[in-house]
Amino acid sequence: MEMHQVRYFLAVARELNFTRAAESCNVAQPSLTRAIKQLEDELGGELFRRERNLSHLTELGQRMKPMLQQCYDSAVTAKSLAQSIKSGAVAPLSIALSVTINIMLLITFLTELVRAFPGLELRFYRGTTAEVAELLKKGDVEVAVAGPMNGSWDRLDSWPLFTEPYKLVVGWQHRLAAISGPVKASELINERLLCRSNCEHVEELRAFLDERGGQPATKHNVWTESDLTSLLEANFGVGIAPRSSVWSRKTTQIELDGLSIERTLSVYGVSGRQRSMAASTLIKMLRAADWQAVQDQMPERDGRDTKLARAS
Amino acid sequence: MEMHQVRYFLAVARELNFTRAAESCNVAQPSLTRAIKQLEDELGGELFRRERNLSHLTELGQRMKPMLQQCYDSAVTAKSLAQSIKSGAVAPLSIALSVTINIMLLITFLTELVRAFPGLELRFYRGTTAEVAELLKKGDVEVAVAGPMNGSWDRLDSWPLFTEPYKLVVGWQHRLAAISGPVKASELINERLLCRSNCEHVEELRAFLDERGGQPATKHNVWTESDLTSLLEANFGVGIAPRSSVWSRKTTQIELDGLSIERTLSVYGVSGRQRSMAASTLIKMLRAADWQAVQDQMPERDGRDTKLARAS
DNA sequence: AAGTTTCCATACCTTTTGACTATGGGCTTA
DNA sequence: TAAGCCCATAGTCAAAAGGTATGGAAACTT
Repeated sequence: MEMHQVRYFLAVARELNFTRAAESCNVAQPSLTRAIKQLEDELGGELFRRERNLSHLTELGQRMKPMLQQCYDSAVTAKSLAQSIKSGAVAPLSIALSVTINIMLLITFLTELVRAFPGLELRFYRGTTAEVAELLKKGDVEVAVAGPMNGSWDRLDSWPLFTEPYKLVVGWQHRLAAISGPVKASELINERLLCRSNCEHVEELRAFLDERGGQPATKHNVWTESDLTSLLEANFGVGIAPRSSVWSRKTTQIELDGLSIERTLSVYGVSGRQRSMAASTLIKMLRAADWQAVQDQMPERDGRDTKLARAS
Repeated sequence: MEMHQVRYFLAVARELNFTRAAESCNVAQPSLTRAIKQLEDELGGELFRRERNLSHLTELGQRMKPMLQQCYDSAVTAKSLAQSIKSGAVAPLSIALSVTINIMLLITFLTELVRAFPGLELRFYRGTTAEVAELLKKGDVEVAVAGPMNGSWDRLDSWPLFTEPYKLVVGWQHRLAAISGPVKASELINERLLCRSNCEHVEELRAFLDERGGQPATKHNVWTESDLTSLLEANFGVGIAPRSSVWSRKTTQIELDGLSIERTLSVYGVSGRQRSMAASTLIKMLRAADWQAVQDQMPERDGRDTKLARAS
């Protein structure tokens, strides 16, 4: 079944006259006649009863009409949709963020971006570092912000943004919150330790604590940043996280004596793949930013994700 | 946009590999490549990002996919539907009945017909004689049963079934119901006369009454047989109708003295148009029937259309 | 590091087929 | 009866779909 056959069929069904249908399709009448014949052969029966001024759809034709109409309509719709996409020219920007990224870090840039590209649609994806890399590879996203991806793929364009240390995070009523200055590893004995389960440095952290004999009572893994924040606010334990990862009025960050683990956040793209204007702009903005100032000025959060919800 | 382009697009979208997609479509890879290129030209943008083992749909491709899938699916559905219609081979039988026909006349034949053609679907149409002729012409129905269509169309195949006289019909409590033997036209003065508004013989009837100075007090027109029955049962007036038209326990038929109007019911088809097996069978059955017996044995009705409802 | 394989594009040829003109037959209308 | 309309057929042409051969570049193997 070919598209022109469908088009001709619908024309004849509308006009109930082969000659006029041919005119309305801008083809010669024999061409249309032959196309209808072929369609009838393929469908295994006559579609029209040819009776001069009384031509009409047969039973088979009547049953076929809705299907073929839908077939033709969706083709037309596809084409006009493509047209509007091209003329609209506001391709949505898909961004992947590692789950360890606090989206608040990006809010100001995203705000500026949507101001620069009115009508721009943002699509956020979250995942582990490996998942983020996969999203980039598969072309599901154009840009990603994540921790280090050590040479996982040579087609990755990566631009480091800033490096930040890991910190202890505790609820504001926690006993360690009262201590001023760095806390020793031994203080963590008998504490419940809360880690991001997909933290890039979880192994280093374990080694660090082992070295100092400071294995805590229990170690819990949580998946999302907001879960971690909630648990800390409820004084459930002591968290270890990158500095930018957890911000909340009800938590405090403390230095762990001797802990020198750091991570570097980068923005990633795929080389050799055409990037949209919006993607290029975002990357430029992120690279040009004064990240020290951004970290310093990060607003504290009243609740979980409220600012994020407002911004998106 | 051609159907094979759509098919190839969907194959590539599924396989994410031009070579394998070509195999799955049973064409050479260059043919498929070229078709995709043409589709991309027509839609005004790339549909795929070709990256060897990382090929994937572009934004445009992702948006096009649902539309094109629907387009292809409806074509496939149409074809398989046509197949099942052909193999099923139980083409529905469309029958037009003049509104003056009591469908109960046909019940026994229709019952036998559906027994002979298991799974046969019947479609009834109702209309005036002119409308019935139109339904036949347009091919909306294969068979019709109606009163005379005097030479309205020379392609009409018509087979007379039986001829019946017009009768007076009154409610069983009506004063005329008590009279035995024919009623004189003069008796109708001061009666409300009820006619089928599309009765074929309404003019003849008017002339008959005029001649005998028996114009009734008022003359009402009703459209449907069931309305007429209801009004008669309620003693609203006196009806004039063909004998087979009104049957009800609560009405009585009386002869009108001197009234010799008759009508002939016929079954109609269209010559030169292929008739389904079911249609031919029905026509044969109707022609072969003993209509005298049918008229005599017509069951009385308890209520309106109950038997009809059961039978359909 | 070199060889092999995979994947898509290009060039060129063959076959198919969609489209056109001309025409004819049958039916309707004037 | 003539004229007109409607659809089918025949024959030709050109476009385009399909095929083979091949090449280049990336990815995978050894």
